[in-house]
Amino acid sequence: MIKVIVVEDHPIMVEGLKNILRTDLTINVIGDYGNGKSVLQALEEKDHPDVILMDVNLPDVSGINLTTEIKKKYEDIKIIALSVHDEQPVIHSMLQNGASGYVLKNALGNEIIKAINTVMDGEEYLCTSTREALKSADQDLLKAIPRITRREKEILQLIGKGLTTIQIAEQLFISTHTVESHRKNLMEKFGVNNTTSVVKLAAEYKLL
Amino acid sequence: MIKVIVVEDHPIMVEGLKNILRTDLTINVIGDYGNGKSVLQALEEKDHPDVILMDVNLPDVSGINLTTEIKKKYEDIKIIALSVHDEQPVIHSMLQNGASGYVLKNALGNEIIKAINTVMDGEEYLCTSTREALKSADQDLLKAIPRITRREKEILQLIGKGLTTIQIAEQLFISTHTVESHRKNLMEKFGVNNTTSVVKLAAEYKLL
DNA sequence: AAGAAAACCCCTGTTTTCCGGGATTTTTTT
DNA sequence: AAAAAAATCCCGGAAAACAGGGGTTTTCTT
Repeated sequence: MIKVIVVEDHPIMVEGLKNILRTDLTINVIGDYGNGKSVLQALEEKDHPDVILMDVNLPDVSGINLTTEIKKKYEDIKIIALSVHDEQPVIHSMLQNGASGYVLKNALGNEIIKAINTVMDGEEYLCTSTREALKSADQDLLKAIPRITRREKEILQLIGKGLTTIQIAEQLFISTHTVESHRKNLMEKFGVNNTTSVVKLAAEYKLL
Repeated sequence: MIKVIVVEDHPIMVEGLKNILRTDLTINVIGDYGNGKSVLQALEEKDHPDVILMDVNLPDVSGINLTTEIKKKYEDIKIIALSVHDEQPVIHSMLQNGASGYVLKNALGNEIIKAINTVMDGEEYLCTSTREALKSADQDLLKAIPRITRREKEILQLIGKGLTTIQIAEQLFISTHTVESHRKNLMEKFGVNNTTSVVKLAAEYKLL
């Protein structure tokens, strides 16, 4: 019996998943949680699952961070990412941080079951569209999502709001030079050469 | 018997919705479609539903445009929007274009049933979080999503890629002045004063 | 306690965008 | 066929962002 827990904040989606998983008698959904905090708590207190089906976009933490954290503490739990995003950096970051599978939400139900069985066999599972997305970008150039600091994020948000460097400096009580440094660092981390692209990418990766 | 069709590109979600709607015996799901084109075709050929449950983000057309089109041809079909977005302009645009209800995807199953019954009674239904989102923005200032032209969209995408005005002009074989005009118009339509904000908003409203 | 990373600060010159006016020609839509 | 909307082009001055160097002080992490 494979014990599975579902981490997903859309009840309707949870309903659908459970329904699909019910058709496979070797799978047993032992719990579902709508945010990162409650899963972490459940893992401490309750029975461990074999597999976690995890939505990448949760209300409290990003699936990427949650995966890292869970894998650090419980390395034998397999994690399958469930996502609407087929951007390479998102996929790549999830896999790098310990996910064993990546399934897009537009996948058919049986893909999920296949994914669970595959990762239980110790292999990696990527759904068809994910594989497509990954192969189009050549191996070595695969970029992960840049890790940005608190401050950078803060500044990114203000830029997104349309504030200028001067306004940001005033609001945060720091010098305009500092703001420009952060701008520079952001551009470098994202590998682009103007803030507009940074904002676009950040929005894409849901960092805003 | 209320005839319902579901327009949603995530099979798992469809599964969940059907499952929930099955619990109400007065509701009958007569079909489901994964994109805009197939619904429009089905409406021409098949039996009309009373209510359409429609995802706002479809692979081919935006839910906003699809709603407009369906309402133009079949004004008595009630449309309930299903969405992950709680941005005011998105909600506002849907309602303005004829949707009778707006339910966020993190809603509980019974909210959907309530929504269907409410719109069948001729009233408008908004889920709790939607109402929250709307009331925080003051009535008169409610902005709809700007309607941008083909060319503007094209330019917006190039800006998002990080190209400068000169590069865009070269690529599209038009003068830099033209590009600047488009830039200006975009900023005006979105009500902001730099292109970065335009890109951010466009990303938010899924116009990119 | 060291070392690394983050956050902070500073400068100058160049490029690009923004703002404020215009105007003409194609397309669509009615 | 007329009217409206979109797309095109033009200018000059002001404001902001970018590029590319430099450096110090906190704050994590090991």
